[in-house]
Amino acid sequence: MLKFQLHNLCHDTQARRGTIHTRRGRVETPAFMPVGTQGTIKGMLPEQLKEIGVQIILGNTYHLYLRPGHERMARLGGLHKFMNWDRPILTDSGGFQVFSLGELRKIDEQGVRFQSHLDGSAHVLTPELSIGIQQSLGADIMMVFDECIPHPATRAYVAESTARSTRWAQRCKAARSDPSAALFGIVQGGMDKDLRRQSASDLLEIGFDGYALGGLSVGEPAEVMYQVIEWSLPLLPAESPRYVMGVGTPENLVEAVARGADMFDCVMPTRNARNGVLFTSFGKVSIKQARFIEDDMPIDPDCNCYVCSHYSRAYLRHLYQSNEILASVLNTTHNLYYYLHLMRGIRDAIAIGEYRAFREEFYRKRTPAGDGLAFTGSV
RNA sequence: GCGGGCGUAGCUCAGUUGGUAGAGCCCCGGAUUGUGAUUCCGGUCGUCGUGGGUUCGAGUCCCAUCGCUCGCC
Repeated sequence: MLKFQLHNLCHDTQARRGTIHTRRGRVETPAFMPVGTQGTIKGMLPEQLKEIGVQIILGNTYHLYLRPGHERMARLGGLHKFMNWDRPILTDSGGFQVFSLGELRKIDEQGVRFQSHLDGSAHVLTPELSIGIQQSLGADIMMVFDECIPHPATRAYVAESTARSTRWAQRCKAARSDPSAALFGIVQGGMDKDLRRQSASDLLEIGFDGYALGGLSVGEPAEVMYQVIEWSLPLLPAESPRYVMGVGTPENLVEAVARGADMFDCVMPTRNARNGVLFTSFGKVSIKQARFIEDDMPIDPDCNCYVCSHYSRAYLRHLYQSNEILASVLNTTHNLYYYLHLMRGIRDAIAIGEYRAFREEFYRKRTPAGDGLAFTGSV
């Protein structure tokens, strides 16, 4: 059960603005969904996320299944209650872990045999179990269990894997017992136009509440990723939300929106924050650099976030260098604000038919090296 | 005063039977795309306390000396 309402279409690009109505509320698109793998957006309180404008977050099937366990989670009242988050949650199916856990898994038609990265215990994740877990967690949007195909891969492997993911998608749909939870299909097909087309058309035939592009940002050049998005999104129904999984950098988001994407998720703003990399309107900045040691400016003078209105680069660098917990908190606060603000700007621009201008302005502000120095010459 | 231990990178320390020095941390830089991430990769840094001696060759052995430290008088 999910409704998607389209409000505006850009006349220069494929960009579009809409609203997804889930059983737990609305999501304005294009939307960015922060990743909260283990029942938390690391370092953030739910109130802070709402303050920043987060509408929907990600949870993860594989991780929550291993710990604390989906049945226990169900007994505790579901993931929303567990983590005190009352807005929509989208859960990844565990498909990405098929990719990221590499050596620790074996794939066959039935599903994927995982060796737990926590204690080495053996588990078999199947499409049916993945859906069962996602329903136990109480996900508002569930993803089909797929294989995120590595890159590069032979065409034969991509074809075989994609066909298998399609069969799994069918089993996922059959396994869904709670119709109030939405289910999205995931287009695979690697970097191959025909395989992407085949995947999309097979998924459409099965029929889902929304469609995602998977298997992107796995090491291919950005241009290749844009090409795949450009080929694939038009194959999907305009009246359904389109989700580009695991993407990406601010530039990636701006480009994918121009090609018709509605939803994104990525660990980049949160993980990079914890590693001292901050996103700004002029590019990304490594706060650990020595040049910030006495820099009293905010990270981004154009930013209105809590961090930029209260703290200096010198302080943030100090916290990072001192290994203070607050470094992660403040850096994540800023980066998420940047991403959410970017999406808000994108939606507003589409609403008034100015997406092309927005995109040009976005690039105009960036310095060539993606570095904030040029902007801080007066410091 | 006597006896023992220790002096090696900014810090904590490794350095096998003698072959002209390493690690972790710190510091500097980079990576990160459906989180196996307080992660990962790379880099700078040394009169091996000092002075002699033995040896082809000494951080490693010998002597002296300085400093720190522990124990006993």
